[in-house]
Amino acid sequence: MTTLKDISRKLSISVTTVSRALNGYSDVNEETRKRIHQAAVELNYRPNQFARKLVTGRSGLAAMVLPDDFGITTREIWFEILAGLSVEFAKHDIDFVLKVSPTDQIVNTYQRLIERNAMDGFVVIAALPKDERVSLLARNDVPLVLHGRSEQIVECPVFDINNYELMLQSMQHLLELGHRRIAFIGGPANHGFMIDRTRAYRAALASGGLPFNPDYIACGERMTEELGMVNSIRMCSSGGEEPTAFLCGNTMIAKGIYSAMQILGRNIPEDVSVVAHDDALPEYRAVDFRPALTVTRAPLRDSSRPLVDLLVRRIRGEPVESLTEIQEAEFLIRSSTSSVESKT
Amino acid sequence: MTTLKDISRKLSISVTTVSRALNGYSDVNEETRKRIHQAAVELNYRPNQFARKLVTGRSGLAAMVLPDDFGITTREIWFEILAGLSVEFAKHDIDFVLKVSPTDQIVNTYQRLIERNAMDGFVVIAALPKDERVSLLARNDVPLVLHGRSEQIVECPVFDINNYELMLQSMQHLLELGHRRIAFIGGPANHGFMIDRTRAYRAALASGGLPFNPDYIACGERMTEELGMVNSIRMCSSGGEEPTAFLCGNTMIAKGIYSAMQILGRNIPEDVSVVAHDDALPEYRAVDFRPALTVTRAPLRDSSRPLVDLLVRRIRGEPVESLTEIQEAEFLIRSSTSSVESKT
DNA sequence: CTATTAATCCGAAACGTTTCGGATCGCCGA
DNA sequence: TCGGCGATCCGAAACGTTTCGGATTAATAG
Repeated sequence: MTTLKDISRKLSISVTTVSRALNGYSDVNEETRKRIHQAAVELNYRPNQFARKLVTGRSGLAAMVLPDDFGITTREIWFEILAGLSVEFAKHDIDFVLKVSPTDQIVNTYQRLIERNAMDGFVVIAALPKDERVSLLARNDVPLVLHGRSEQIVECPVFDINNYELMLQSMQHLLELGHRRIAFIGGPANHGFMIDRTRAYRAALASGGLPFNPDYIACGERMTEELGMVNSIRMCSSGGEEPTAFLCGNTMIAKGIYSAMQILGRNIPEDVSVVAHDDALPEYRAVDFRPALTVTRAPLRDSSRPLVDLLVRRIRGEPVESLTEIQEAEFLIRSSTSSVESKT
Repeated sequence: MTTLKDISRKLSISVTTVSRALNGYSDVNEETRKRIHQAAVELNYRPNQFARKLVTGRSGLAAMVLPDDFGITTREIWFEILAGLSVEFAKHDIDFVLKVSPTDQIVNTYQRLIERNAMDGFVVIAALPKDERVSLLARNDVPLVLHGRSEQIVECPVFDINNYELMLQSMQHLLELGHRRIAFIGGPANHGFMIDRTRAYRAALASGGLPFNPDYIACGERMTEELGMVNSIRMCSSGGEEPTAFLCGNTMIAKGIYSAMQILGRNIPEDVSVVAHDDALPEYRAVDFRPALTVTRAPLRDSSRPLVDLLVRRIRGEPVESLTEIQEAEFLIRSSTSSVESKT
């Protein structure tokens, strides 16, 4: 392994100058800088991350810790997130370490990682309004970036999609089509995104002059096909007034509803309309649904870059106030929604 | 952050002795060792990984790099592997870093990682008989552990399940039930495990006095439901003699066959028997198939521990010859196989 | 009584980098 | 002539750990 000293020796230049040249300091002559760079590539020099860490305090490592029961979502989704983060961190020369921990040990795992002081930063997904992980990290002053806004007062960079707005859009679409009984099958009630969406749901109902019917809303810890299936069947067999439209927290739920409607012998969109939010997972392509699914679309893959960028900037010391990014979803009307009058 | 020096100061003992006490050397008095340990927990001491790495050359980091197109399998499976590895490495105080790389850049990614010299070792999944990744790592003398035997002559620890044996078992079962036309829908032909299984398949046929019919074997890059569906339908509609039994490389393929048979109006096991190999993914529980699926079972989760153990021992310098582990699969006869005479 | 040995302990160097606090030199303006 | 300044460079210390090569003491053997 070649070190600074090797370059220094070869060029008869001090280690200090070599270091400063390679790190782009201004107090080294352009001429010598060139020679140093050249020697560096010739000798195939790579800085030793650990020596560097020892003195700078930076490790070139960022981590994410996730529960071994996969929390709110599925393996595919986690993998999608992980893969995205890994490639984005790589662009910043940061290695991405993955920690899987028993769900009830998550906070301990964070605690140990913090004490060891080996990570430059963390990314935290699906923050709760009061999130112990976040407060622990913030308290210890270790950089983190949050996916999903959180209402607690904590200073950290945040990336999120505009959940309120996208829900409003879907609702407006359905209301314009004349729907009056709109059900919402979402995710875990205590999560930030679900709170935002529920708020928008109720606001839209109110603005349409419609009552809020608690029977029309279903939450669930895991946003799976099963959740969509079970709840849509329940809502459609309650004997009372059945919903004419379903709003889904994601496309998996929508898939469940499609199956349920088939079982019940209802047609989409003639009998019921379906709208979903689409994270754009390759496994559940909304455009391949039959009929093609109307969605608000915000690819999960697209969140990796802002997430990583924000964290890196935080690590570099940029003020937190400037580190918030909210992404708008795309609204794509396809064939799963139709006007309520067109009912046969 | 508390350091060795802090403990040293507090106890008026040299840094050397503190270090040696904590690392379990024999030349420190049992009495002082106790005092040191106690002080260490009192001060909440955690060794600085980077300082350690600087002098020992160990980093406490292990990595896996995987292709961004997921190679032979699906996200769920990758995630299952990743999660397992992460928790097992954690037990050895090793952080697990995940690298996702464009498929055509995999070797470059390894090259960079090797040059940077920041990883203690790598785990390599699904080795090919001649695997560039493996030879690159081996050539540079960086520890790795292989999942899946490889025929190239390379000295590295290997973990695998006994693919030859499990295939033999399945075949024997079907032969005993009187099946004579047995199809095999497997995975990518060039992979080690597939080579072993094909070898066993042919050996079993031969031992049963049956000819090898190339129409009865199907390979595919990705072992998905689709692969099972498409190929079983093809085999059952070729007009000629149709197979009376299917052997599947995994349970997803079996699922595809179940769907196909339903479409074709065949019953399992009356019309066709199905046996699969079961990696025991929570999403595809063989026992929940209708009818319950007969399998050779070897949970993927169970491979993490041996994999990590082997790598750690390799890193510690144990001789490679001792570092091979072959796991036998369990054979579970359920309801998807029946004697060929029972055909209606 | 002396030489040997075992049991404990420790000083100092080393790992590869960054950074603080100058040092050197030539040139300019007063 | 001299002080000062800008442009370049560098020595040495520091980061926290491990480890080499002894040093010290007391017990044991001869």
